[in-house]
Amino acid sequence: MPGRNQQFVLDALTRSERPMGAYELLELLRQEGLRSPLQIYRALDRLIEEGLVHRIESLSAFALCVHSECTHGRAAFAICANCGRASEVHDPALERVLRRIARRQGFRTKSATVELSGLCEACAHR
Amino acid sequence: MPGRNQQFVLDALTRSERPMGAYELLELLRQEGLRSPLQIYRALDRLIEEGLVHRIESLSAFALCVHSECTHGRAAFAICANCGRASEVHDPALERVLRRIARRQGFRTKSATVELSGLCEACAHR
DNA sequence: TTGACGAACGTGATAACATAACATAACGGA
DNA sequence: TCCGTTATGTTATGTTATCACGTTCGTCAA
Repeated sequence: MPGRNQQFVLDALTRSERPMGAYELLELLRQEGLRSPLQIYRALDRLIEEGLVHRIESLSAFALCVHSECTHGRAAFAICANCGRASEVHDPALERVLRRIARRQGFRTKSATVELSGLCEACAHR
Repeated sequence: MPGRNQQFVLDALTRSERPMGAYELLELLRQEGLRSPLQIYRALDRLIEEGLVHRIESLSAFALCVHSECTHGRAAFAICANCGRASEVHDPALERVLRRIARRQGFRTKSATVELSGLCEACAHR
């Protein structure tokens, strides 16, 4: 039982082709009666806890998780500076390298942020 | 010739054990006569361009680059949620994996953000 | 049914982070 | 000197996120 606002936010992100900011979501969901940032942030917090949504730090934005069972916190993103799309990547080799880096310095990782910024294939070829 | 404000900011970050926010820097540098956020942000922008400072996305904060020769944009950070320290890591294997991920989808990477959040060794052992 | 409780929700104010727009000063070369 | 460029300063504003408080609603047990 996702909660009404969570469902609104989830639907909006599902329809969007790119990550959305909290205030962008708010604008969109005013139609549904949402009025304050906090309503959005609370919904996002829960969706993130449930692993359904990722926060993209370098955009201060939020994206649907495309991998139903991602251990949340182990996804990488390639974010196009031109078209704004963020493609989510799960890569075992990356996870191994990150674990090794942490291990070497006795670091106990709780979550990881991996974000590549640049041009996606479509935008690079023009 | 670094510019006066850049030098102030650089000195402040050098003295700090952990990444500092822009407004935190501002508070500190009021003693030196700095008055507005923009003075801080401009100095930070230049220091980042020169590769002397990194922006830590997940903290909205800034840290001195400890590797004089970092190709800027290829550093990883392990950030302790308890003590706030951020240790900078340069790892060839990580760079290879990130290049491979980008290559696989034809992504042209301009910069990369890699931030581990968790507990550092000292803070984990208590 | 009632009431106690917790989870979700609503609202206004405010905090924290960042930039726009415009003006002024400092410097170096033609 | 004149010009262009770079660094600087200041006010106002834009953007992102949270606090504090109160209300609604469903569930469960007496």
